[in-house]
Amino acid sequence: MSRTTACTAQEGVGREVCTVLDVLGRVSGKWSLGVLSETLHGPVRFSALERSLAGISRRILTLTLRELEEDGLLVRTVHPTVPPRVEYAATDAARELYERLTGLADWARRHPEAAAAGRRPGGAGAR
Amino acid sequence: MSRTTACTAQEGVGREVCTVLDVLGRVSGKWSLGVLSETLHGPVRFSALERSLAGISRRILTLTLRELEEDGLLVRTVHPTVPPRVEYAATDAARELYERLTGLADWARRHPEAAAAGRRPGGAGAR
DNA sequence: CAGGATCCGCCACGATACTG
DNA sequence: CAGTATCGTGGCGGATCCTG
Repeated sequence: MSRTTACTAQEGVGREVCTVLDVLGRVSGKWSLGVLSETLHGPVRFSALERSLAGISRRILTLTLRELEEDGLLVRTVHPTVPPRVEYAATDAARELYERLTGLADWARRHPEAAAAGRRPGGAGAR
Repeated sequence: MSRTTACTAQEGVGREVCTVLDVLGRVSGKWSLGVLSETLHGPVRFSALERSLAGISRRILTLTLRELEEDGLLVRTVHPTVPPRVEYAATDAARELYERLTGLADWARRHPEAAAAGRRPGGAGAR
């Protein structure tokens, strides 16, 4: 895993875009945000995450956790018991990042026009 | 193109995560942010974008522009002259979104530990 | 000049099986 | 329980050629 890290392309545009791209890369995994939201308020066990994030595979969950840990967004704690017990908790940095990300939801609420755009008639509303 | 739109997975997690995911999907294209940053301050021609975003292919630039337009982030203006002249400009919604996104850069500055994490010794700085 | 049409490679994600 | 190992796949991005 471990995204390309550091603006692999886009040398033409401003440095700020590059930084934003880098940050987005850290949470761009399909399940990264879900994992973060589940670990915001205290340690959560691997199996608990697997249950909350219905549909995720063990492999992807592991990779996602490793990436977030490597990025300093999660702390991994191993309790040397048997059976093993491993817990994951979001860091302060992760919580701040998460807050800013949810700010994007505010944007969506303030811009229904944009939010409604691009909806496929077949699969939008329900589900 | 046109991302899956509307949380295709992640029914388990909160609705807010879903909304954020949707918003991120709108700018997740490899060049979407670059295009936005170039069009923030007034109309820009297709060829101008192609020059600014060094390395982008015509096809991808077109697709990116179409997607952003469909999402209400860009306005496309065709001047019926010959040769044709097409200009793209960010909408107000896009500018607000862009501002919130650059807020993520602030986060990176406030968290050097996280920002520095995951750097591959071989391929970071230079290039 | 601003694209559309085609073909292709890569990589994130996924399914499944095995293990300390 | 909490992972690793292996294999397979869809879809985004890119290269290249053609056109109103």
